[in-house]
Amino acid sequence: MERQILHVDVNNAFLSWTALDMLKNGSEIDIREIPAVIGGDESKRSGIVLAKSMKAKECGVKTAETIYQARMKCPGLKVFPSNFKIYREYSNQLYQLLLEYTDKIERFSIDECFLDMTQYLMNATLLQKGKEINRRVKEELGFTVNVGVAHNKLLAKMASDFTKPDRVHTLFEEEIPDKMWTLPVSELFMLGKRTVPKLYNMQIRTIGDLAKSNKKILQDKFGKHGVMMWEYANGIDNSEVKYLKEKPKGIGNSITLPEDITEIEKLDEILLALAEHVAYRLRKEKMLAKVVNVQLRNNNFVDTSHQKKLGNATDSTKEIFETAKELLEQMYRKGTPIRLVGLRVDDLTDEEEMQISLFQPQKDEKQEKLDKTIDKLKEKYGYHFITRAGNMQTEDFVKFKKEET
DNA sequence: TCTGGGGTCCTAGGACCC
DNA sequence: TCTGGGGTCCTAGGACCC
Repeated sequence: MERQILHVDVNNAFLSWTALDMLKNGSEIDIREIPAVIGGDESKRSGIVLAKSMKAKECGVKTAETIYQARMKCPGLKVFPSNFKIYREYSNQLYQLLLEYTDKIERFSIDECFLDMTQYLMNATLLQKGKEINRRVKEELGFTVNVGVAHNKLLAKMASDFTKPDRVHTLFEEEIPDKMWTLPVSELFMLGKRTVPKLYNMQIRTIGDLAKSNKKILQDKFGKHGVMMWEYANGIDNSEVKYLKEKPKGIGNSITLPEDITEIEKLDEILLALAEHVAYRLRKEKMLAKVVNVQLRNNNFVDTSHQKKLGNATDSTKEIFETAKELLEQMYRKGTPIRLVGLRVDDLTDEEEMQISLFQPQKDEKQEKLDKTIDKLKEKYGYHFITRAGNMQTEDFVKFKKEET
């Protein structure tokens, strides 16, 4: 049976939501109407564009470029900080509205949802539902969305990306040649900046070129990815709308340092702060990790990572930190200026599943109790309340947003 | 006064086992 | 005395997404 899929994509999400929040707090200006961006903090060396207004886009400002570059293109550009707490709220408002249409909703990111409408169309057409959602979000929530209307997720996503903002586009199978094959191959979902030049060398320039190219050759050259891109170019995608909440497969935090660090003792402090946060999130998910991974980025933007598989899965701050420290010592070449430090845990399992397994790992009960006590204090007073990084300098370096993603 | 932070999935090579 | 070969686990890195 043919599936009925919608993709809902908030236009300039972070910027629109910041605009609404500012207006709510008495702002005279609507930053959606001026050249403006949401961006990081240049003084903390995280100055990149996260979202842009239409006026900024007209200047040629692009997402993910530096604010410095954006200013060069667009003199007088206004820059505003992000606020993930309010973004989460607006995202939830959108989700609640969409739930009136179907409970089969996949939250693909904070500002994008896929809806499986197959069982929920009643007497309406899919396009009518898409238009209604587009209108209601604007009227009831105050921001605009693009809606893609199609029979699978890939085509719905491609459709919502056509012209913006505040539009509803269909991309049914018979429309593929006119609406999709004419586009440059770089527009295809999952084709990034590494693959596109390789396709150009093969004389593949449009999505249509890719669709008509030889699948076997793509497979030989790009492996699984090659098969996938050929199928996508032909509008083939059988993946389901994943509406059930999935457990995370890994949890990580990283930080770009305000200035490069060359002392391993300072790197240790950063790792401790990261371990605190990662382990805290892990315990909040009621999960245990078996792999610890440390990432370093040097002043030349070269990334290296080392990981270690543990004998027993853990959620202990101490154990994660000590493993991370060990990895750091292994990989850090003395004197290298470090720009970014990251810590992540992978190979996660449910705490519950571990408890029913036959072999219980040895637990450090004292440490466990300390972790739990600190977690409670954090829940109560916020993440910054306590840190075991005895040196206050660490706090100066490491500022975490309390509640993100 | 340049280049974030959070993820997922895949690949390739080495170790090790039978 | 011509050195196999398949399977799994582990690790490092790459590519892509928002």
